[in-house]
Amino acid sequence: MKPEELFASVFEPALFEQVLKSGKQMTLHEGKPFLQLGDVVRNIPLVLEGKLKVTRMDEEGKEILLYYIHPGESCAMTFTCCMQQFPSEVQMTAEESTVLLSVPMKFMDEWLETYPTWKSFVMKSIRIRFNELLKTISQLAFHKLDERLVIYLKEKSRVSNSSLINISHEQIAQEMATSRVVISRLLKALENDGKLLLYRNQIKLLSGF
DNA sequence: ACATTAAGTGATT
DNA sequence: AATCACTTAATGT
Repeated sequence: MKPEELFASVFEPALFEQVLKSGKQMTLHEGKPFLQLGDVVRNIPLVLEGKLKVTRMDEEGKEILLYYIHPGESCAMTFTCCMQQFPSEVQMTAEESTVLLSVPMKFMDEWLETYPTWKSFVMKSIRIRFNELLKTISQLAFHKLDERLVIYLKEKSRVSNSSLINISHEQIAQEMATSRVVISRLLKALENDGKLLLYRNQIKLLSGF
């Protein structure tokens, strides 16, 4: 998508111009990192197309999904940590082919003071992420894995606007920070319940879902 | 036909 | 719920 469609209405004209001037448009192909673990944050991404996956490592070096950054969004984590030049504890990679504007973070302070719309953009993305975080925590605290899987599948089907989900058990397991075997078993149980149908790399949600 | 990757399953902790 | 070890099924070359 063009930057105009996504940002022209949220940024004031002067800021929008600045964003275009200082942001470097780039395309990341699937699996390419934007920010690696330990990198000092120097740029913030404004996603135009595709999506960025934000993950962190747990103690044993396993990757755990934090959230996605969709077109029109930026990264709350980088806002909060980049101002103090700390090495990143998170990692961002392109989930699919992704187009973004990379804005040097040196403009952050200046824009925060100069442009009210920038400030509210930043605050809004932090607020949204924070709320999502609270939701996730309550999920972890109150729902069992099988319930979480159902929620996960509903969400996947909602965003893709289709009852057919293209994903492997392995991928699901990684995103939910569990093992493939467990996911396979839970899915099998759901299939036996007549809730869905399983294929290789594909899951078809049935009406009862 | 063979290799590789995804998915299914029993047994164990 | 996780891990291991193994099987079976689907897909790529």
